[in-house]
Order: sequence, then structure tokens, then C-alpha cells
Amino acid sequence: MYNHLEIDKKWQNRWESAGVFKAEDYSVKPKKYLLVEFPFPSGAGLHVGHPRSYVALDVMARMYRAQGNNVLYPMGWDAFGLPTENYAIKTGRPPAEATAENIATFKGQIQSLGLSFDWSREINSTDPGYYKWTQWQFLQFFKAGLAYKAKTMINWCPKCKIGLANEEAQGGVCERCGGPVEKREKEQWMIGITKYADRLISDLETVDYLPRVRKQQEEWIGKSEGAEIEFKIEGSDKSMRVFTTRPDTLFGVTYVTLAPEHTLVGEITTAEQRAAVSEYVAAVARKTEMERTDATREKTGVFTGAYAMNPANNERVPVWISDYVLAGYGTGAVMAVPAHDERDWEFAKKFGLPIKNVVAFGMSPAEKDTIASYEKGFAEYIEKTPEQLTGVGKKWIDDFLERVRGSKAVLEIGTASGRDANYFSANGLEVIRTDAVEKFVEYQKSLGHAAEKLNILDDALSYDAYDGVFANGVLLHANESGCAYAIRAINNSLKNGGFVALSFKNGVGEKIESEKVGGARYFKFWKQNDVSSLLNKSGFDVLTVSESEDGKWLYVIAQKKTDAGAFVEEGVAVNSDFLNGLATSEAKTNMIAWLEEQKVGARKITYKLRDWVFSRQRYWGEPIPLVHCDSCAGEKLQYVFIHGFKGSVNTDFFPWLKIQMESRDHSVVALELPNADEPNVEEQVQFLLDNVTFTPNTVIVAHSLGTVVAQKLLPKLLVRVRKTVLIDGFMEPVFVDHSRPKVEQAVDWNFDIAGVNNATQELVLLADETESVFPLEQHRKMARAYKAAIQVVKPVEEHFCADIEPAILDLVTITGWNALPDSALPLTLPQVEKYEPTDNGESPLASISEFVNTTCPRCGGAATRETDTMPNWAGSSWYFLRYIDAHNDAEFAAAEKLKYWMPVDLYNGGMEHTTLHLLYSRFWNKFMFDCGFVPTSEPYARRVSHGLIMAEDGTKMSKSKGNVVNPDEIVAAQGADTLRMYELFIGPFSEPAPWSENGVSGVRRFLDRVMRLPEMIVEADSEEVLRTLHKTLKKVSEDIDRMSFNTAVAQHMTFVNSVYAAGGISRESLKTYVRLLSVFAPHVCEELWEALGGEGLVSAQSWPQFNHNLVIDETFELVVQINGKVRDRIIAATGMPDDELKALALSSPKIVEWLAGVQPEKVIVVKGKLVNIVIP
RNA sequence: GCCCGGAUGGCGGAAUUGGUAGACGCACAGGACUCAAAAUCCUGCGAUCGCAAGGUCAUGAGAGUUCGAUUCUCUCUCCGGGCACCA
Repeated sequence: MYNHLEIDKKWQNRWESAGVFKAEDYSVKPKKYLLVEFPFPSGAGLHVGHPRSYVALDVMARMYRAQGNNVLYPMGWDAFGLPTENYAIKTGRPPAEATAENIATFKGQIQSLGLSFDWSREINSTDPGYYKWTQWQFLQFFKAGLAYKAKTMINWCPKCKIGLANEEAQGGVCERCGGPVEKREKEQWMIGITKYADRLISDLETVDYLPRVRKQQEEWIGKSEGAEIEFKIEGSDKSMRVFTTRPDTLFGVTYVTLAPEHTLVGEITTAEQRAAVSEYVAAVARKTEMERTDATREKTGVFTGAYAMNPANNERVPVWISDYVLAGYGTGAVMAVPAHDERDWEFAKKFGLPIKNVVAFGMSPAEKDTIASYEKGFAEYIEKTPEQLTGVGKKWIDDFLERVRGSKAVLEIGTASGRDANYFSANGLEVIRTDAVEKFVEYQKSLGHAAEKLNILDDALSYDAYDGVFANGVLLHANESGCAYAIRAINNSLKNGGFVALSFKNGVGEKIESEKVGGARYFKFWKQNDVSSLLNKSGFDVLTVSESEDGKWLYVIAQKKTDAGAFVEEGVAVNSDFLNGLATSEAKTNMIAWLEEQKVGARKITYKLRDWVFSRQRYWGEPIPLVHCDSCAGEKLQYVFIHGFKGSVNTDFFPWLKIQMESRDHSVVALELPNADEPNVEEQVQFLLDNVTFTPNTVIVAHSLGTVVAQKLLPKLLVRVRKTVLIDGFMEPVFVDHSRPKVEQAVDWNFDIAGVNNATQELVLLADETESVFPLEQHRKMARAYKAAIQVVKPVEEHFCADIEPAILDLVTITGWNALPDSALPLTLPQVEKYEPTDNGESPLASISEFVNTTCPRCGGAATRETDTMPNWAGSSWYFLRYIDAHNDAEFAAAEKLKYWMPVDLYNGGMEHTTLHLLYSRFWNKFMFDCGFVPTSEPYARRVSHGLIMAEDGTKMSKSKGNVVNPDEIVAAQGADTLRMYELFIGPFSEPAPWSENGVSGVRRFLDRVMRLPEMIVEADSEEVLRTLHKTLKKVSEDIDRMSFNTAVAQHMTFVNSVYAAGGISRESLKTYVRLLSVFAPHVCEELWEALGGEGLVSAQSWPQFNHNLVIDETFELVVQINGKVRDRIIAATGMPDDELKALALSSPKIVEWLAGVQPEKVIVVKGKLVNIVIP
């Protein structure tokens, strides 16, 4: 028994004084940045679950260091948070005090584990030196127009008079008092994360995240493509816009529905319906979130009395309101197509609204042609070998290979020939063959059919031995028997009320791996089948039937009966005017084109992701460094629009903006500049100087060449203008455009950057990520040069695009909110008497008049501060950047250091942070990247997740259950190394695992055995010990690399067992082994290293290398099987050739006996492993 | 409801691309040391039949593919996680 209490402390102190774990900026060694989520230091202290990931990454950090890497493995405190705040409310103690105590506790606990954190970079998100930069970065969002104030619903507890976070209002009940929670409208700061939605999805391809993490992110962002369509309200000049992913069903609209909160509701409701509507709206408002989102609930709703006009056919449809339409998604209004949407169908059924079919089950003529051509190709393919194919046959096979590329397997159904299987195998596909067809043919024969004249169809329908085979089937061969199976499958599926399954589309199968066949369609029926009754059974009416060219098949168009539910699959358009006969995908495209042409709709992409609510009415958070100034807000401004080239300020989005600004009582100057076709920038600048009176209240809005004009113009102004917004601004004419030479001639490209900056109070760039005209990098360069705010928008597909109008409007609008100057940061949290929000739900800061009342940083007049604070996710969105330069007071981190360390190489954290923290911090980093402040677009190269450590009873550890295990107890009783190794040994790192007291003592026993190894030192190692040592060196290194820590620990135990079995180990080998073990059990190993006379600290030694020759044994145990059953094991020499292994196996006495003279049919030899003898 | 995981001895868990199922640890049993106990060391430890040699059955259930399946395919059951009226 070693004295852990003594050695743990001893070595922790030595490490600290030696500074062995300090990461070195700019070291020439390869850098590795390992990151664990920084904890919230709660009053309860650490529990045994926390250190699991710390220890795991510590092992990696120590190994990588020993392998010659410059490792950054930092730790800090995410200390703003509700528990501390609630504690302050209850006790009146300042949260900063409690936080300091909690951090001390946490830090002591973490340090007692001997983790190799670089404590010199410790951070604390509540430290003003840290949150100064959280505030500064927030201001960048603000300046770029990404932070805005908007009304949102918050959870409000009327009893506690406090706004609640979602996690405090679970189940619609206040966590504090248990009373019901209401929704209340509140103005909040929001950050426009939705502007980054698309990049947050697409950039996931560039990083290595756990697949489920990636998937969860994608689903959370929830991108869907469709169209926005305008419906005019009858007898009114009002109109509503709906979002739909199925514009192809526009002719099937039988009513439209608004969310009860929709602003139009009050405006269009008729007098007769007013009472019913307002009652419904009020009833919905009373409902809790839970009640509203219960999908199983029966539909409710009310008719508004108004009618809308379907833009496709000018049909008059009633306008309803219903809470199944969500106000926050799309436009808050839907066009209801009950025939093809389940929710609309339910609603229509309930309220007796008409149901109009516009999509039929079937195949479009175009698809028919495609398939016919594929079938010809397939016919040719059947005649020839794949290598001989040309023309249609070649096309078929190429297409097939293209479609199934990447599949793990192709399930071959139909009359599979070995030829095909071989060909596909040769092309890298794993082919699984089924004998379904052969057996089916036998079955048919058993019914008395001649083999060459089988009654495939009828038999298939009565043959039920293969039910289920196709439910997820992949059809490779659509020949006759294959089709018989297809029918079988269709039949099965119809029986179950679903759709199948099999795809004849393009005549080839779908991928097994991911696509399954849910989305596939089937269309073709064997002629002899009673198609009508088949389809009738699952609720379809047959519309048309036509024969295939060869007369063997029927093409069917069928329509779901309106009382049989909604037909939501893709199909062919019917009753849809110009869409008739088109497949769903073509119908969508055509409809969108038509809508755009008629100017009643447009293609549209919508996301589930909402903008980030960035304020809370609480004390314990970063104060928002903004000031509201009424006089700034009330200023009447003069907007000067500058375009300048080939087009005018009176086209595209300027007129729209003009109307917006004039409706707000601002003046707008939108002059045609001279020579717009052959522009000369200097001439245009002079024109503006001559014709416009610029004032301090001027806002310059410039676009395209106008941005160049503006950059030339600004230094020449005699006044400092209020703001300049450059849309699609550029520094250099790098775009390829017919006008480029003219532009190049028109201007010299040297700008007076200081002059521009002096001439405008604010400068903002709106850049276009799609690079349709100017590369994004040019924008970034420009933003950096001017130190201007930049907002990157997407998607903008054209030079001018209505999509960005709202973004422009935001940028050019002056709200009266002003940012504090950098010199005023940090804006520190003032001392308050009471930590409780005020009675009307404002943060306690609102009650401190010295804090609230201040002067406007812009005009010097009286102004008020924002009293909301930032949410918990703010500080954690960029903490990984601060570790890189934790003490920098001039910047949040130096660019050079960021360039050296970023991105994080490995980031471990809980699955619970996948959708919020991970998404927010990726977004934050992306914005900072756009501004040129950080070097990578993605912050984390790799993201992994650990499983929770459960209590011994298998439930989650929680204070209330009293089943929490405190690591201090384990460290005190068994030592830090025992805890470390047990946390890793407990099970696979990514899986949850229950804590076990007994398991801990097993690890302690192992460490005691290790500590006794010096007593067993001998002159020379036995062969066995030496070989096991090198195998251990290899396996442990590999296991750490692939984060399989539990097996690495097991291998350590195996090695020590082998030393005990052998009775001794040499000093050299033991020293080698101690280096290997030191990353798991550093304290014990330092002690041993010292005892063995090792130089310096074992933590500073290099990683031991294994010897290849010692890893491979000279002999191995050859397993001899007969028909797959183990019958003998023989020692054989490593590397023995196959035929010798075979001879050796066949000559074994046991095998001879088992074979009893029977001649083997086949003998399979697996090198280095086994021989399998196949006998009949 | 949908989407992801997962299911292996009494327990936690091993099993690199299909190739000896149960590594390692816990618990348990036996032995050595001891007056005794603890600690330590050694041995055994899936079920079943057998004195034994050895056989048979076993990786949630049922099928399939394969010379050979814990691993691949299909169906079903149960457990865990995520999303949940997203038009």
C-alpha cells in the first residue's frame, strides 16, 4: 500500500514549480489544442462525473506532449449562471463572492486530480477583464447590424414576478414556486444567427464531428426549400404571404390558415366572426407551450369570415385561424392543401372543408420515357457481358454504378447471375445475393408449372414465405421474376397501409446504406394483376391505365380517396392546369417559375432556427454596453443614395428603401449621376459635391460602383456624416464583368482610408457571401482596412436582390441605440441591494438610477443604459479564443497567437450542448472570422462527446436523490491515480456508465501491484515479459489515439499480470513501462521514476517506442475448424504459407479422426488465423 | 409519431476490415501464508451433459446471406437519447 496522500501532493507541487504543462506560443513543435468544456462552478462542488472528460483528454494531452507536440490544454470557469444568481436572491450575498468561493472549491478539486492543465491561462467569464471582451465582441455584432431589439415571448411567472429561462419553466410550471407560467411579450436584444444558418449547415462538411452531433445540428437549423406565395384578401388591398415546400399543390388549396398571433387577423376578420375569433385568440394565448405543441391534440380553429384569392386560379378560399400554424415559422400563415398534407387534412375533416386532389399516385410521361430507355438499356445489358456494352446498355450500367457508389452492399433480387455479382464486386460494391428467386422458382414448380412457363404473378401473390424481405428492399434487377417480387412487396406494403419501397425509377436500385427506400416510388404493374382491387384496398381510385410498349405492363395513375387520408408522397400532378402530367419535382420548379413571372411569389428557403435571444432581465450576467438616446433617435436624417454605374438609383432596391425612409419622415436624395453608362468616378464625385448638401445628419447608402464613388467622396466632405453603408463595396475591380475595363479606367484605386474614416461616424459594409460579383475576401480586406463593421449575407444570387432589402434597411436605420466606446469597456456590474428582478420584470440594474442615467456617447445628451444582461451562452461562445491569450488587455486575443493555435484540434463536451453552445460558438466564431479577427471559419476541427457517469443505481447523479459521489472522497481514500484510472476503465468513453465502488478498489489493487514492481527487478527480462511490454506499448498508444481508454487500462493490467506471472522485470523495461503508465497514473509513476533513478520528471520524458520484431510472435495458435466449428488448435510458425497451414491442419490427429476418411470439399485458409475444412 | 444510438456471463465490459465469443476488472468459490482475520499471492469461474477426454447450446427474439455471423441484410421486442403540428 503506497501513501497516496503524500505522493499526490508532492508531485503536484513539483509539476507546478517546474512548469511542465505550460503551452508555449509560437513553438516550432507541432501544436495541439485540446479543449474540454469549462465548467460552471456550482456551490455543490465537483461530482465524480465531471472529471471523466478532463482525465481522458489529460491522458491524450500528456501523451501528445511526450510525443513532441506543443499541447494547449487549458481550464477556466463559466461562472455566470442561474444557480449562483438564485443563491444571491435567497441569501443577499453578492454573486461574485459566492463565485469566488465556488471557483476555489472547484479548482482545488480539479487540481487534486493531477490534471496537466496550463493554469497560467485560467479564465473566468465573470472577471471584468474577461467580459470586457465579451462586451466588445457583442458590440461588433451590434455595429454590423446583427444585434437588434425585438419583441419576443418570454416565460413569465406572475407569482414570482420574474422572467424564467426555458429550463426553469419546464412543463409550464415555475421551477421556483411551482405555479403556472405565462407567456409575456418583452423587448429583447436578438442576434441574427439565422443570417448564418446556411453556412452553419454547409460548413459542417469541413469539420470532423460525431455523426449524431452533426445530424442534430442540421436538424436544429432545419433548412427547407420551397416558395413564398402571395394571396390577396378579397375586397381589400391587403394580402398575406404563405410559405410552402409544396408549391406544386397550389391548385389544391381549399382554404388558408393564419397563426392566431398573425397581425392580419385583426384587420381582416369580419364583423360577424369578430367575437369568435377574439375568443379563440385569447384562448390560445392562455395555453401553455406544452398544450400548444402537443401534436396529438385535435385540431382547433375559427373562420375569420374573410376570403383570399388563390393566385394560381383566382379561386376564392376561406381564411381560417388555427394554432396548428406557428407564428414563428415561415410567414405564420399556410396555404392548406388537405389532400396532400396530414395536418391540413385533419383540419379539413374536422371543419368540413373541401379536399381537392392535385397529386396522383403514378408516373409522369417524362419519367415513363426515362424508365423505358433504362429498360432498353437493361435489356441490352442482359444480352451482353458488362464489358461488351455500348449505347443504352452502357449508359444503364454506368448509371447504376454511379447511383450505388459508396453503398456497402447491393442486395440482388431477381434472377441474379454470378456474372452481375462479379462485375459489381469488381467495381467495389459488396453484393449480397439472395436465393429468394431460386426458391420461388422451386415453389412455382411445386405448384406444377413448367419451369419455362411460370405463372409468376399469381404465384407471387400467393407466396408468403418472403414477406418482409422487401420492406426495405433494394431492387437491382427489374426483370420478370424480380418484378413479381416487386408486386409481392407492393402487396405487403399495401396490406400494412403504407407505401413502398421499390424503385423502378431509372431501372436501378437505391442505396442501401442511407437512403433506404422510403422516398422511392413504384408505378408499374404486371399486366395480369388486378390493379384496381390492389389499389382500392389501400384507399385509391384508379384514374387511368395504359399499357407498356411491350404489352407486359400497366402504367397506372391513381388517386387517394379523400376520406382515406392525405397523400403526401410525390407523384404526378392532376387537376392542376399547366402542371398536369408533371412529376412533383418538375411541377415545383414550374410553379415557382410561374409565380416569379407573375410576381405573386418566389423561391424561398426557410429555417427552423430562430434568432438568438441575447438578453435576460437578470443581474448576474455581462451588462450590455449600449445606451439609448432619445435625441439621437429622433433626428431627422438625410439619406443620400449613390449608385453610379449602369443603372440608377431609381431601380432595384433604392426605390423601396426610399419609400421606407420617407415614411419615417427622413429626406432622401437619390440623384441620377452623370454618364451612368460610361462613368467617371471623379466626375460623379464632383457632381455630388456640387448638388448635395452633406450634413452631420446625412446617411450615405452606396452600392456597387457607388461604393467607390463614396470612398472618393467622403474625404472631400467638409462635415462628418452620420453613417455610411457600403453595399457590395469593393477595393479592387477583380470581378469578371463586361464592364470591368470601363470601371478600371474610371478610377484610380488608391483610397484615403483615414479620410474616409474621419468623414463618417459609422461605416458598415454589407457583403455577399455568394461571391456573385465581388469575392468575399475583398470585402474582408476592405473591412479590416477601414476597421469597419461587416455583415455577410447569404444567399444573394444576383447583383441586386430583394432578399437583402431587410438587411439593408436594418443597416441604414438609426435607432437611438449607441455603443459605448471601446475605452468605456468593461462596463462593470454595479453593486445592488437586491438581486431580484423588479416587479415589472426588469433586471435589478433598472432600479439603480446612477447606473441607468448617463450621457450619450455620441451627442453628449441625456441617455439611459440598457439594463438587460447577456445570456449564459455569451461568455462561453468565445472562451476557447481567450485561452490563447488569456491576459491580453489590448485585444481579446492577439491575431498572431490565434493564427498559431486555432482551430481547436479536439473538443470534448456533453451532448446536451450540441444545439445551443456548439451552434452559438460556431456562429460567433464565423462572425469574428468574417470581421477578420479570427483565422478560421470553424472553431473546432473535431468534436467528440463523453457518456455520463451514472449513480450506482443506474440513475443520474443528483443532489436531490442523494446519490452523488464526491471525487474528494475517492482521492482521499484511494488517491488521485485510482480515481483517474477508474474513470477511464469504467467503460467506453462515449457511453454512459454506472459508478461502482468495487470497481474503484480493483484499480487501486492494480496500482499497488505496480508500486511493488521495483521489488521484482531482475537482471534480464523473460522473453514473455519483453514481448508483452512491446505489445503493450503499441496497443496503449493506439488505444489512446482512438480514445479507447478502457481497453488501454485493461492492457496495462494484462502487462502487470504478466510480470507477476514471470516473477520479474528488468530495471530498463520497468522504466520504459513507467513512462507509458505515467499518462494514466502520473503521481505513482513519478514516485517510481524517482525510485528507479530516472532523470528529471517522468512527465517530461519522451514517449516510449515499441520494437516491431517484439510485437509479432514467432508462433501462433492455428485454429482448425470443420464446417465452421473449432475442432483443434495447433501451434504454427508465423508467416507459414497457406498450403503448409492446410497440410498441417489436415495432418492433425484430431482432425483425421473427425474427418473419418471423408474427403474435404473445400479448405479455407485465413493467414495467421485459421483453417476451415468444409465437408459435405 | 419521426430520427439516431444500444441490447454479449451474477455485474461493468472486450472482440482493428465477417475468422478461436467472454480480454481486463468486479463479485463469488477453493488453496497458500497466518493462532486467526485482513492484506497479499496462486487457481477456478457462461449454461448444460459427462468420472474424464470431450460433446452440445449460447452474444435481446425470429429469419436470411456465408465455408464461417456478436459483426452484414430483413422483421419484431425492449432500453437510452434527440426532435416533436417546422407547412
